[in-house]
Amino acid sequence: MKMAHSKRLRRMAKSGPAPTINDVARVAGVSKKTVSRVINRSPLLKQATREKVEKVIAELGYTPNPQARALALRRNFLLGLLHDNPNAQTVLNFQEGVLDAIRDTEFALVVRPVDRHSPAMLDDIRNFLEQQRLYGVLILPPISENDELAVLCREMGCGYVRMGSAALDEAEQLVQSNDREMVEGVVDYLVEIGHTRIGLIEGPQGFRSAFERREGFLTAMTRRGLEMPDDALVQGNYRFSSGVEAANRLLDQNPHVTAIFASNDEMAAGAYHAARERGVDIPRDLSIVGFDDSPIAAHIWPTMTTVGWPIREMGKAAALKLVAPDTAEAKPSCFPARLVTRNSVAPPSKKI
Amino acid sequence: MKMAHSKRLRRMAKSGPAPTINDVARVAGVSKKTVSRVINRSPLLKQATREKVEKVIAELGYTPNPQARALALRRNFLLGLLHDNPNAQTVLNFQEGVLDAIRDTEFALVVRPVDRHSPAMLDDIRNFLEQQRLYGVLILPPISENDELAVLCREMGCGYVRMGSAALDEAEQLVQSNDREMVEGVVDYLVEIGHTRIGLIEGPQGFRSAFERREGFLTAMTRRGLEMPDDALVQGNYRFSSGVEAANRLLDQNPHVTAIFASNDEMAAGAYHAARERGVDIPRDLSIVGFDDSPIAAHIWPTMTTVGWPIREMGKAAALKLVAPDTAEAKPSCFPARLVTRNSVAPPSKKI
DNA sequence: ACGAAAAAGGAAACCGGTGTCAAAACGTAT
DNA sequence: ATACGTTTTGACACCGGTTTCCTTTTTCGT
Repeated sequence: MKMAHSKRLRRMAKSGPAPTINDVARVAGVSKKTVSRVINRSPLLKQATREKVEKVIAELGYTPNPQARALALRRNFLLGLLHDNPNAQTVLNFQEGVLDAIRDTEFALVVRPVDRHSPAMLDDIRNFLEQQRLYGVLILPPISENDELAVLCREMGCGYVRMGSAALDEAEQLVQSNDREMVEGVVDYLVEIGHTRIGLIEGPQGFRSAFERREGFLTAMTRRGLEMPDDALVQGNYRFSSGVEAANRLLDQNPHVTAIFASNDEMAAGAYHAARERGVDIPRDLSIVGFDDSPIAAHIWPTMTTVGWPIREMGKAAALKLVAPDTAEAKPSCFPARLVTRNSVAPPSKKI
Repeated sequence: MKMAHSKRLRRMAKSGPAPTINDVARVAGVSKKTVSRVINRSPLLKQATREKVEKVIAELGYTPNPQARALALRRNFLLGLLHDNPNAQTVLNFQEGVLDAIRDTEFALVVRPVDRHSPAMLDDIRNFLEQQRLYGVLILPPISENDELAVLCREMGCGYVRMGSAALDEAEQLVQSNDREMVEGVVDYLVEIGHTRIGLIEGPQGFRSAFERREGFLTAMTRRGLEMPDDALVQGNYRFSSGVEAANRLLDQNPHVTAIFASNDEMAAGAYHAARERGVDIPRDLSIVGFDDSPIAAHIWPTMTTVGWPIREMGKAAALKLVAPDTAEAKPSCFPARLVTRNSVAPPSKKI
């Protein structure tokens, strides 16, 4: 009975304009301030009053108007996601992570793809921040590496957290992974099963991740006492097609390499493509290792050994750093990547 | 000189609280209503007044507060994107399209991934809509096919546009592609180069797109007078692994098929995988056609012939249907897909 | 039972915009 | 100069919350 009654009221409320705090106050016979106190869980309320008001809220199906709240509180509950990331799966995983953090809160996530190559990017973002007055923004690589952008956020009084592959900022404004270390691990792994001539397809200039991964690679090679001829290092732009070209160049210049590490999976997939075109068998003639563990790594044939990092968890932590910076879950800023071993690596068989 | 002066003012404004309409009104020596008129491009203003106010706005670096506007206008400028789509690239392309439509407007895009399998999904979405009071939502497949969800949106007075593979709604609330027709075209293409035994890996039950694509397939086969044995039709769930299983089942049951059409690219990639494991060469022994033109189709070896549809344009049109329904660009609701011919199809060579 | 302190609740102003409607300014005809 | 119809502009209330500050009620010690 009671249920039916309250349901009916709810429905009626829906059809007209949504009930406001004033409606609740009137029906409950209290002032709007008291209703506000109930909503905000103020401790200085008599239990009886609280229950009375809560009952009316339920009956009316009242939900506070977020715009009014935002206006009065002088801050809204919108998180922004700024990205210009070539890897759709990464972006989406990160989004999911952020949603994990803000689901069941009043926060929402606003996305804003931007164009890294546009000279107007910063102005564009400034307008965006100015207009939307976001609570805070999350910045994905590669634009997370743009320090001007971080400065802009600070200037505008907008909280921000950057995701990166190396320390770019204070821990409170950063989630990162241990790319460099992982790449060293990859090299160690390849060396242990017998590879000595390993080629590197590095990422584009200006990408911190590309830098980190290259440095990790070179460090490990040096530590192992292996030479790294200049012509075994070629550059790509993180895209598939550049991987094809880079691998071709690499194999032309240095036909003796038995393994290639590519700075991301797309380029590694491009290397697969180049190898196929040359009749080079993977992994018999050539081992390939990628980075990111994007879906293509699992779908390509043979499945690709790569490095995976917990993007979703990083998204969650990044969001928590903004909305609940004092919780334990928001604390860690470095998230370990791990090697995902599949079928693109084998001991070298090529005779030199 | 003047520039320097105005810049300084701007900077000062930034450091304190942002300037409001009252500040502008005071400095310009007019009423706030007049400022409001300037902002809203009201035609009944003297040119001189408009210029005076605009100058002050520029000097102060004033931007209207969207929360206050939303409150006064009783509607906000937030578009929502509801999705539960397995294909990250599709989602992101759609997002880009939406941004194309709303960039340089006051609208912003709020994303909300949902879980199709959760029984609480509808309640979850209801809460979301209730809390955020969105201007409208865009719904991507597969949940766009959930009619309860459309009803919910209507009940809550929230505008919506669904993206689908068939007519689900009125044209004003729909962007669709001609999947069925395209699949018929794919079959015609395969038949024309000589295939007669074509297998189908269909999508999961309850997916409208899966239904449309299957029907298109069967229609074309019938029209061509080709038989379609039951064991040449297997079902997958749109994921890579299901494509592997489905293709294995299909090839076990019906070793004579010379071509397979899969209802999406991921499953088609799974079919590649299965073929490889069986030592079946693509396209010599088996032609494969996918659907979606997702990145994997271009990255896999051999590159995959598939059907591409203009997702980004559809995203833009969908957004425009909500924010500017009277513009020409918002009108079309059917967007033609097209066949993307690559290297996974060849005339049949298998002897029967 | 009384007074004081503490707890609970309310009135009014405010956040930063917009709508209504009347007043002011203007141009023109008389 | 006056009256009159148009343009322009402004005063004020309002959107739906929160904050400040003050009043009323309750609780409690004596």
